[in-house]
Amino acid sequence: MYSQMGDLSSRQQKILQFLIEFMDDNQYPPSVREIQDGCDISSTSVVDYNLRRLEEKGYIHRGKEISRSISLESNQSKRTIPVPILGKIAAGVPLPMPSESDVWSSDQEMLELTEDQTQGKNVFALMVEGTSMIDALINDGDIVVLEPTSSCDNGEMVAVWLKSENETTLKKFFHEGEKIRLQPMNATMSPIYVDPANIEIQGRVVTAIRSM
Amino acid sequence: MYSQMGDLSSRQQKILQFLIEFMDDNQYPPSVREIQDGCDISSTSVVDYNLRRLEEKGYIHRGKEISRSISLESNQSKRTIPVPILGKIAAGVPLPMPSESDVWSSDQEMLELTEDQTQGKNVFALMVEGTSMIDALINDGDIVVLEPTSSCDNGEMVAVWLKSENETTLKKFFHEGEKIRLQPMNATMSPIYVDPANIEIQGRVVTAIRSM
DNA sequence: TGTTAATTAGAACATATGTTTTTGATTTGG
DNA sequence: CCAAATCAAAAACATATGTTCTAATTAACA
Repeated sequence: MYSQMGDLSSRQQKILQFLIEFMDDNQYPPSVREIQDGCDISSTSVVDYNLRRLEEKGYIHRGKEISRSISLESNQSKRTIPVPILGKIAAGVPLPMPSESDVWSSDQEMLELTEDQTQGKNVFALMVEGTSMIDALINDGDIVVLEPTSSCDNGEMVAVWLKSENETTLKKFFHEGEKIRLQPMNATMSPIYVDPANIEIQGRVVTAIRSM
Repeated sequence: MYSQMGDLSSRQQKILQFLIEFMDDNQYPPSVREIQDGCDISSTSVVDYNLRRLEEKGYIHRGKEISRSISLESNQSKRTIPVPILGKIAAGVPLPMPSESDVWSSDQEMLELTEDQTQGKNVFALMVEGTSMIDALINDGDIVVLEPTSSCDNGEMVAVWLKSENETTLKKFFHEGEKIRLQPMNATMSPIYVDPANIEIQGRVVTAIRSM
């Protein structure tokens, strides 16, 4: 139990429980009479009475004269955004650029992210294969979330396609005179310097996630 | 726009837009007449007609004879769990164990995570300060999500309190005979061997998140 | 152009649903 | 033990709300 709920009668707890389950199953709140049935209560007035108590105590919110307008006060869960895992990223393999069809193929593996994590961008995700990104503190099995782009500013973490080496890597980007410096995340590693013509920026890294 | 919506009339688009906004503001779906007002439609029957079309085309779902039972088919956004960021983790500083009061102090910094990321556990989060976790592929500013525990199995990634060194670190845990091997995430780094009496497990790492 | 399908409009209907009232039981505090 | 507050029950009320019917209007199309 999250809160002590010592201030709720058993009937009120049962109603609260029912509310959570109902709104989880259906995508809309229950009516008074559905609560009545679901909690084996003999009268709608009893439901109304206990809903008022629940509202007084701050557990729910109700709209006056509006059907199915109960909302859980605690359950302000933010919206999540489905993010497609378009494929794998590994040294020697170029990033597949996301296409509309890819994004909406139904059997796409999906990741649910909050807006905090996508930063409102139209992102896609890649699973990292192998340990070649270790200098970017990205390990095998990690997931990187990218915003599609072909250009970027200094200091941004980007997925860079190194044409001559024929590999994609994650680095911090710095334009320095005629050259571009690609700096690993890991401060103990050395940067590499490349010719602008030799690289292609594939996406800006927005978030990296490692699940254990 | 995510999908082309070429199969939707402008009125249907407007209704869909209204549905999304309404359910974002309020925590419950709108009634037919609220859609009517919100979209400047002259008759409820027109609303009903277009809702049927929207349901045919798979954009929404409706319950028969049930008020406010519209749900967005695409918007199967999963529930998110508020996770408290209890503090910072850095070498030389022990982890503050989460207490009930901490978890529910209202001005707590919060992180919204999906159930995928919390794995259904009762977790808390810490912000990493400094680069001392670099061998665990954890950098300054990263966020680690931990499940409180005082014991763990072999191979699990845990936050370990090294009493003699007076520091907390993230390592993979292996019980080997009389000693305990703490293996960094980074394969290029060497493990350290410690006495079981010298350590205290503070939490199991569930997820690590790096925002750019 | 004419014919059909799609959409809009207005009104009325049936009922789902929040609310109130009254009465009685149960619990609580002194 | 009594009085007051709390809670439950049943019925009735008012209206919010989904639905239907018919007709008009517009769009699609051949």
